[in-house]
Amino acid sequence: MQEAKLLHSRIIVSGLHHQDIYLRQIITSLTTTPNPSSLLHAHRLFDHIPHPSTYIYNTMFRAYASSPYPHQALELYHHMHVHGPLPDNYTFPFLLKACSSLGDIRRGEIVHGQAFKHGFGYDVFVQNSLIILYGASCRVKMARRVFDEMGFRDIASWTSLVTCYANGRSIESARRVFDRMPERSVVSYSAMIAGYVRRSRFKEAVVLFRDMMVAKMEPNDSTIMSVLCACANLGDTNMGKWLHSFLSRKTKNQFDSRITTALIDMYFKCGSIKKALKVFEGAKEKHVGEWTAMLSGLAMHGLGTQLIEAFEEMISSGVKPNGVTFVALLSGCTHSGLVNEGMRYFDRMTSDFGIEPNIVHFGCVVDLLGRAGFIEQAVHFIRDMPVKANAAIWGALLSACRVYKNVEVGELAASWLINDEPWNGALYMVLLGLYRDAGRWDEVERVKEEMKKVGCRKSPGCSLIEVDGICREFVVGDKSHPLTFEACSTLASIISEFEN
DNA sequence: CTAGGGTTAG
Repeated sequence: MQEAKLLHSRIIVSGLHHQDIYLRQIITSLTTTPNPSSLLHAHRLFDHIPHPSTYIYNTMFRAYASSPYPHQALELYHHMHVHGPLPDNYTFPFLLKACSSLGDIRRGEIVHGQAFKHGFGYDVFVQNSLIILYGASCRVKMARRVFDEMGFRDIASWTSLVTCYANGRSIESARRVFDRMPERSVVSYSAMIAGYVRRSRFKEAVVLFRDMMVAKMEPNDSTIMSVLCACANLGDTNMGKWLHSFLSRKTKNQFDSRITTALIDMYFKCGSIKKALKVFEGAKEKHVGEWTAMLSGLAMHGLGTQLIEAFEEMISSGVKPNGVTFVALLSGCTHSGLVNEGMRYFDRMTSDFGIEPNIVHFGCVVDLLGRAGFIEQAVHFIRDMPVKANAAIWGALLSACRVYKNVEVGELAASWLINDEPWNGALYMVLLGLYRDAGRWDEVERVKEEMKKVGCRKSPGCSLIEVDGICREFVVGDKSHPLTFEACSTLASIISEFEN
């Protein structure tokens, strides 16, 4: 910022001669730092320029398009349209990107019309941006039409189409497009892998990543982040460790903040608490993301006391928590039975940290109270919430009712849930269990018939584990493994040890 | 100076 101010004064001193050179530097430096205040500063500078060049306009468009205020890009274009220089081929991709982030197809089409008027309607970059625009608003057919009508397509055109399908209904269609690509870049692979991860198709993501390595493509941070997420969900420690050492080889243990976050999460989800802690300790800077991954990891391992200690350490080190941090903190308190602590943190969330709780936080509190058996308090809490309860909240309440055999409240929660999500098979199973445990056999039959009538089924629960480098997948009631009997008897003895 | 990919929660 100091440097920017210095440059600003040099512009004033040197007159308008070199305005473009200096302004390009200053505005670029201000707009590439992801900071809303520097963007504001850049705009203030921009306002002082008597006749900004198209280039300078474009720099502002680019900055706004990928900022939290894409609308500003369109406002500024309006100003350019009235007072400014003519737009060039760089202008419209930025503006279309702004429309994509807004999800505003109508304005995007107006911008496209403008592009035509200035002779850039058939520009590849413009058309690629159009594909992304339609894709971002789930208009896959329109995106396809633009793609089909293009006279010339580059890798980005194909990749954009892959992204459209991957975000849309069919990941298989995305893969078909991907397979038909004349050539693929790292980004093409990353887009497809990210698509698999978003649809929870983690195995396919890892398989494609292996293909990518065979094709001698160098993965970048974005690729690795997606694959780390897949490893975390698969419990694929081997691949996770391999990615970790790959990163170390490349950057000597100084990772990008988001990579560090993803690594911590991966190790926790794969059960390596020690390695997760080591990555965390080794991070040169600990932002809110690293801390939150740390806290949620401690939460998922039931380490409530350490979680609270870590949270307090985070606060005293001057890092500000965000909404996600509190989800980790609250859910950690829930799983360690720390009801009072959890409730106190929920109160402090607004009073001490100025974070407005959202529906997810309310859900955490319902879960916190419910799992501890405070069903009535949970009901009161739901009634007093400033927002309408959603399926997650009724689900948490229903589960608690099943555990504590509260049929009355359970029925209430279930009726709301059935209203919201009639296709949700899991909810019928919980309700069924509630009636069964309460010995209400006539009701059990009624629920079963209701399930048949609605035609919903609960897909059997499944999980997987990696042992000695071999990944095993199993479903509820699975007896196919030769050591099933031994495993069950060992488990039974562990459980009886807990109970005694 | 343009387009394409991305983490932490339940």
